[in-house]
Amino acid sequence: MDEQGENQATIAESLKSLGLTKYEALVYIALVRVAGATATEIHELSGVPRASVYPVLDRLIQKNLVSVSNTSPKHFNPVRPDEGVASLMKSIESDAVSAREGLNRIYMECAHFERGDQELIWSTYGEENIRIRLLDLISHATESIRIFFYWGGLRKQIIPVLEEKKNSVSIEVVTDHWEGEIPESMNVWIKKPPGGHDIGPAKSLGGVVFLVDGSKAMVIMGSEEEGTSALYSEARGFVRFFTVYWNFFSSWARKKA
Amino acid sequence: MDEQGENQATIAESLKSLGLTKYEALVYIALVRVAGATATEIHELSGVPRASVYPVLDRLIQKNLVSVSNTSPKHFNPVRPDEGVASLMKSIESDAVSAREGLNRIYMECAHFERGDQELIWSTYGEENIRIRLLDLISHATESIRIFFYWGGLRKQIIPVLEEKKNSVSIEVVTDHWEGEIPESMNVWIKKPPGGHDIGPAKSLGGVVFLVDGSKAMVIMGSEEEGTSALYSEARGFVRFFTVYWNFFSSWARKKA
DNA sequence: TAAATGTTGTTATAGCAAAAACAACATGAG
DNA sequence: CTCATGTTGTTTTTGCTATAACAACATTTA
Repeated sequence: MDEQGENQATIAESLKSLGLTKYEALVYIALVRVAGATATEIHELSGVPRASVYPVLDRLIQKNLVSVSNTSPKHFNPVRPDEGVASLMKSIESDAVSAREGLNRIYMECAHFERGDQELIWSTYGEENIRIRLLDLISHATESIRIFFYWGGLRKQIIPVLEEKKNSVSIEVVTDHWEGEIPESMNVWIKKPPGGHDIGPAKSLGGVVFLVDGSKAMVIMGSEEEGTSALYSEARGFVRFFTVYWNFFSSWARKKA
Repeated sequence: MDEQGENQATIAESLKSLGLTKYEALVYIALVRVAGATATEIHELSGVPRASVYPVLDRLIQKNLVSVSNTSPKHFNPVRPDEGVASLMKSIESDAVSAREGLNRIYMECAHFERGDQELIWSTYGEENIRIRLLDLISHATESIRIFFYWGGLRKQIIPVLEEKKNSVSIEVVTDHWEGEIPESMNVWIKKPPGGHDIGPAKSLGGVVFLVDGSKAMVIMGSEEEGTSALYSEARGFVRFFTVYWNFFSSWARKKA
């Protein structure tokens, strides 16, 4: 019952993000456990107050997750889980499509007044969020990708994306090590950083700099306390600064290769 | 602004079922309209109280839908809509998967104590819900599908599914008309009901009976007032009743073909 | 310069609606 | 009758919504 309960709570959470309330989730789970239960049994199994079970079941019936018997007392039956989840997902997906279309229409129409936004520097927080933005950035590169990469965190996620782009854009990487074979059409310089020097030990986020198409720069910086954060900009000065940074370390890496 | 507002409300609704609150949706939409806006501009564009804009933006940043500039005042930038929606969907989908897996595990484990559930008759309400259940029912048929079908409502949806099954299970249909060609491996008898008789005019839901594998029956019955509802059962008596019903009409249809 | 004004970001708090929890009553089968 | 069922109505809680007030800072004006 402990592992069960644990598991059950997880499922309930997942169901909640599919649009069910806590009670709806609990009742549905209880019904999956013993199909054909009565309201009272559901109440006992799920811990949901007996009187609340009825309106909750009504909602579940509306959502086509439960059906009722004609007997008295009524018995309730869950739709098979995969069917039920699929049914919920279907309606969410259709909302996703309509949201995406609507938003894209607006996004295209407004066509970005270019109000100097490209002079700003944008922040992103959280490793997961940064990963998404970064992958998006490099997967939209049209000319060149230059990477200065002294951090293990995202290595695995980035390499496959680079592989995809390696024939269409020029790729140059400076890093401390590389697992597997280096693709021919990529220029990779492997160079351990000078120990205990500026860059610091490799385990810390020494530095991660992405320069894309010579016009966009993304820099990842993490501090143990505040978590990882990243800066992104298309601002002239910002890009130039990190281009110089890149040039310096890139020649350093080439020299003593 | 009217059509805009209309559209915007629709998008907001869609975004809400992706897990955003009303304000989160409004703020995000406003940001898509003018990227790089300040908090105050967002407030003006979205109608969200200025003080509420800040916590809402925080949540959106967490969800990786928005990034911030380092300037003062801060400027905010939306993630591109398709990316943002995709990001939301990804997390929902992963929840869907974990819910489905968890529920299926429970569903399989409990293996249906066969506590006489199969003797019960289950109700389903609403045309959409019935359609889903019905398609599921026939798509899981293993031996035979026998259909008595005097109603236009679901015809279009059902025929394609029958097409798929026509080689693996025996299909017999009695209905009042059939659009397109009748597949060879299906037995279809077309027979107009006797006008003004028991069955009533074809426009009403004269009768829809599905018999699957000789052991499951689903009957659709609609009344103008209460909407459409359906009964499903694997109960002996229920199935036998509608098997007799089927036999009668099927021979009637064959006779004067 | 100094006071007045306006803006930004933050905090506190009241309002509100949906859901959760409880209590009371009506019904109906055994 | 009696117990469990089913229904109804009310209260509490919760999370979002909404408003007001405030300090910090920048901008304007005397």
